[in-house]
Amino acid sequence: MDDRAPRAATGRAKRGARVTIHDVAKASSVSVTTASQALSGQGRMALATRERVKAAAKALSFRPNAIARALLKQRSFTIGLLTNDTYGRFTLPVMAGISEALVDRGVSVFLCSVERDPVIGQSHVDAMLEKQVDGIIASGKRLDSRLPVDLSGVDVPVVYAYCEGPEGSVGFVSDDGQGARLAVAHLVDRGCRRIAHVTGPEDFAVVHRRAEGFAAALAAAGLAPVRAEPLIGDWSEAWGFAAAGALLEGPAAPPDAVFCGNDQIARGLIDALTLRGLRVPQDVAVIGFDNWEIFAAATRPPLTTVDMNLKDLGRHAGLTLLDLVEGRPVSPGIRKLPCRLVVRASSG
Amino acid sequence: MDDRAPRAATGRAKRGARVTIHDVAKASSVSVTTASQALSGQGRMALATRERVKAAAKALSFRPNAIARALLKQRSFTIGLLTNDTYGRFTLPVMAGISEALVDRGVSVFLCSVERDPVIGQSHVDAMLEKQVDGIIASGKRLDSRLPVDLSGVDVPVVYAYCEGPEGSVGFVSDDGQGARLAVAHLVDRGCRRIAHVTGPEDFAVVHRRAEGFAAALAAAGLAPVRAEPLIGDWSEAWGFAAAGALLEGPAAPPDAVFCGNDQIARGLIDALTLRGLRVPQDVAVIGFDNWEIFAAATRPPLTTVDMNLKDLGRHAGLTLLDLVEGRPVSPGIRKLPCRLVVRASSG
DNA sequence: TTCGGCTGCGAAAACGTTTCACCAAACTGC
DNA sequence: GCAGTTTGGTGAAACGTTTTCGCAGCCGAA
Repeated sequence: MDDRAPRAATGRAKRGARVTIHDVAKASSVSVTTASQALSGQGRMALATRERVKAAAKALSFRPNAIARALLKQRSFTIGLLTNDTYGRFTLPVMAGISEALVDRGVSVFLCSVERDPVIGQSHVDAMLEKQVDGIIASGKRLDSRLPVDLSGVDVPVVYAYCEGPEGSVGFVSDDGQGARLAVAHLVDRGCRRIAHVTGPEDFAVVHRRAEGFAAALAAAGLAPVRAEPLIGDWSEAWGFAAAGALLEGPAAPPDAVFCGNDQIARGLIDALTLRGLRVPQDVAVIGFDNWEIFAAATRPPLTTVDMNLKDLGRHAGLTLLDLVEGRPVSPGIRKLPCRLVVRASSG
Repeated sequence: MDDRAPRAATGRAKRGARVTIHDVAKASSVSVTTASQALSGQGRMALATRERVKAAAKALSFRPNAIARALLKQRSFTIGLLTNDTYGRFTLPVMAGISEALVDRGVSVFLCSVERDPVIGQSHVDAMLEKQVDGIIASGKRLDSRLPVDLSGVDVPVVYAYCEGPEGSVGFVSDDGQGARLAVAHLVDRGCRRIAHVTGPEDFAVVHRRAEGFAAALAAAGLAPVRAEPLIGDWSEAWGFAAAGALLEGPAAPPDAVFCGNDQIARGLIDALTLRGLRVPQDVAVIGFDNWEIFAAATRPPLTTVDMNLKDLGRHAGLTLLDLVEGRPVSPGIRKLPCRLVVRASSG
């Protein structure tokens, strides 16, 4: 069929005169009831009739009005994604996962950035609720912080993704402990025996989770950490750079591997090691955390790192929200999703 | 008023029984007409009546159903944002600007990532149109590439933001030439006379725009470039690092300033200069492009760089789309929005 | 007293879809 | 030939708003 025919048909009246199911019904000489059923596969009718309606719909390039359907069905096939992660480091993969999981079920996503402002946040939530979202996903940049909005009173389902929710809520987080164990096990496999841990600020929950996983994996391998405590700093390259000095300059023997709390720290550490004439990974193997490609792939050598599978996390959050929306039973609680190790050259 | 009263009222029936304007009308013993007009400030009625209705609405925590309104008014107060910038480097600031400009006008934004796949893209566009978006903003990661979807046939207004649109469309891009001139003028002001330009691949339009701006600003200052042509490479730190060698090892005198095509190149260049014992900015001043905070603030010294004001660009795109939606005249064409220079330590 | 204008409010239509209830005709078995 | 069933289809209500129109009742003026 000529692709331009429908165009012409659409433009039959003044701009903005959308083609409705009434037009389709008229064009195929049936009632709107029959037209609706023909297109949705419901109802009983002669096959010929159904085909005729479908052909007419196609010829008119009929697009069902989701707004009208939503009004009737009390279901908008729309969800809201709230985030305080302005920079998008964590939210975007989550968003991509949600979108990917829901697009073929006809669900669209409102994205709202709430920053730190409860007033802005509340106005976004109000707008979502007025637009009759079927559910809300709250997503953050820290596992252990809450969004500046109160979602306890809303009458649609809420799922939390990579952020903290209230007691009894449904949430998804990465299993940072497992990620850390993965990293350490990999280093041990590679023959490393003196492994250090350089990480971020103590007030981040992930710092403790990763440190616990680090300690557990060492213990499981029968090894003692090269330092009694992880080296605590901030999440920056500068700290990684400085930490190298602290690790090498003590009286103790230097480590043969370092597990870093994030990729930036690993980057700084590798720079410092290289500057001191140490080879990565031959002298010291290094593993990061986050798999932030722009860093992990740009370090020299490319960085082995733990990927939190945030896209997967988003997918799970989306599908679970759909379960809640459609009334399927979902038990409350926080689900930890496994991380995966991305092996590159920095670990040998 | 006790905050819990409305809650109880809302929950008067089974879960999900939303409170409608009929409930408000009944509670204040008026017709729905009067209730609607009382709340919207329209119509004529006794002040007492209006106040009574408003009080009832508040007590019931009435939230007007935007879906119903949209169906009637043929206006959903919803727009779609299409992007192929999976990583979010450019889209997120644009998105933030759009959202910021439109939230207080009651407009919400559907975000759709179309990657490179025309099929996915088309399905997202279809979903948006079915949901009756008032307009679409197409946004990309390159000024000179198009989204993998054809928006020429859609019957809602389209605005392009940081991506290329078809002839006669409305678009917003950053004025990279002006940004480059800003950078060079700043260097000249600081006393630099031998200025080089290290930039990205030639098939990017921005490479040429920035190079033109660079050349124009040098000419305006009566200077010749330290190299006849910009140094072309890729957008990586590694290239910046390598470019330092190329700049310093020629027979010509070394530059006293380098204007880089992006922040990553600048980062690599600074690292290489430092390694060679040159001081930034005393020996060589360096300016980047993009103001990607994670890089610009982490270089040592912190990087002076050109910010494309993408948030502003988003704001303009959003407001212009609103103009189109509401029928105000908008002349077609590409509007260039000015960049701004963010001065940090790397330029003196 | 009648007429016009103003005030305060309500009835009903409209937006586009889905679905329940129903109906006429044709067909079936006996 | 007739009761019962199947086939193929339609009418109308419903979702929650907004808006146009109209209708009483009242007031002031002629």
